[in-house]
Amino acid sequence: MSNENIYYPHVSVDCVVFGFDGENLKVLLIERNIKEQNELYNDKKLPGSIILQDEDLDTAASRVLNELTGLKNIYLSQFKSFGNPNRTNDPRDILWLENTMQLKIGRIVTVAYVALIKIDRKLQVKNENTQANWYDLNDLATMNLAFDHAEIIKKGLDYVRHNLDIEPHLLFELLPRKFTISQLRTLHDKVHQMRSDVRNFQKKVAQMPYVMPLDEVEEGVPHRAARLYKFKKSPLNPPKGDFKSVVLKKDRTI
Amino acid sequence: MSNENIYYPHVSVDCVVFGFDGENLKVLLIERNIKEQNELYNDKKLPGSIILQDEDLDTAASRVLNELTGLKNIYLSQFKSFGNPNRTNDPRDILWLENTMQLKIGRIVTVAYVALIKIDRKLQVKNENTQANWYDLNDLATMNLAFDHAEIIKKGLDYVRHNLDIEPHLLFELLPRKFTISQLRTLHDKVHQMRSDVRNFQKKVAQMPYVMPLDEVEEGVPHRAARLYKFKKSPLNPPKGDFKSVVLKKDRTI
DNA sequence: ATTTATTATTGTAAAAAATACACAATTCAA
DNA sequence: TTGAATTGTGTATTTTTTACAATAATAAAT
Repeated sequence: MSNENIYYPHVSVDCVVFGFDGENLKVLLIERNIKEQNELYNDKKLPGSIILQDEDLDTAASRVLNELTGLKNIYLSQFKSFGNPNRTNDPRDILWLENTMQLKIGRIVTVAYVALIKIDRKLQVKNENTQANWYDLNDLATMNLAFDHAEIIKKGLDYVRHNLDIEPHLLFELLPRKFTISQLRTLHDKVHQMRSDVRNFQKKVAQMPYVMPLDEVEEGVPHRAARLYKFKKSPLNPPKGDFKSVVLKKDRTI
Repeated sequence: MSNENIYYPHVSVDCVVFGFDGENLKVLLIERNIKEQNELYNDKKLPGSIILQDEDLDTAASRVLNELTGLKNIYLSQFKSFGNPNRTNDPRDILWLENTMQLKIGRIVTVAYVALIKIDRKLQVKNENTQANWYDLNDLATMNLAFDHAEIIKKGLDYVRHNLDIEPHLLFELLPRKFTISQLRTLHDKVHQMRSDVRNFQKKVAQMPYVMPLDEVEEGVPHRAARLYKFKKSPLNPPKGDFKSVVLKKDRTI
């Protein structure tokens, strides 16, 4: 193993942030503007950047997300790293990297994180390179995404889906503080790509100790108003355990 | 974001390879010998190394594992990256890196992979730095492991446990080609840290279309010989789907 | 040849969870 | 007051999970 073969890649973090508008799943993307032969070209990228010298990966992800969107205290989960040597080969991406980072970069290995947040959280715009917007997941196919960010988003969604089987309470990060069971059901069905039965879903919610009915109903709807619920995480009985034990409940005879 | 803050870490891959000896789970570790003030110091490390310039992460993991153990065609799953800036701070680790890599290294971000293999696979020893041995997971606490490799192994085991709920057939990678239900049960219980009921476990196995009974029994045991079974992956009905659909079976009304 | 020791193998009943299925209640707006 | 839209509710059936113990097979020991 000789020294000559060793290469110094850059390491970045990228954040796939999902939101839910009551209808569809959305992902948070940064507008990217590239001047190309006097034409202004716009595409989108995930919030992400190169890590700093003395920075842990998790710390870098939080910092970068905050720098680009103003978001703070976001629960980020690392889900996969992407290191295809060709992922930074697109001329537009190279151009953008040189302009933004003042950097000639041969290769970037990125560590991807995922987060679920309420879609009405305030997003700061600090400069022209930090304009973040929500985009419908269904529209991604028709959009131009930087690097391999389309693949990263897809993998991020897979990860969320997979992990909700174990930590279903993550779903509530996507809903407003007060929500109706319809909203919860729509979201649940969207994420799991299914159509659940209304009555059975109600039953399931009733069994969740961490979903509490409120003495309030929604307002301003042109029909019967639905009761509002809130999500309550109990410090003693973290919801995490509830489903996990169900999933794992196999022949358990001590 | 100025150029000065940007740092050039190295990127490595590490492989957590699990085996099963019929009794306990084992992990494959490389013997590491360090000369320290004329004393020879021995500890263990995961098979891993720095990635090459034009190499994908998955490719690097396969290459490194092969270079260090001779193993080929191993199904490796990336599970997590580790980038704590302090993970390469131990003087012994620094010394070893300088000796082995002829390299002064400030920081290494490592991408960790996990694999399950049959414990009787031949391991090549190419030189003094590629002596690999199986170590019982229960003994790790008392051993000296390089870098943050103890943590990586722990996270790797968590990943395996978690993923077996979705791809239970991975378990069979750990068993000999012909195995008894007892062996399968012992392994299952060890991985899931539980004690299953014999009869219910038999029932469960009977329902697995990919576990086929053979017209053979084990030999050389001082008691009634158990029937042998083999694992059969069907190309049309990949076992992957079997459990997944069960786990996900929620109110499904089209 | 009989006994002893050890492990393999098998079924059933009870409980829990998942599923399928339809109509009445509430509210707003016309 | 009627219609349109959406909320909210119960029960029977099926499937899955769980709990539980006696007999069969074999080798070794007497």
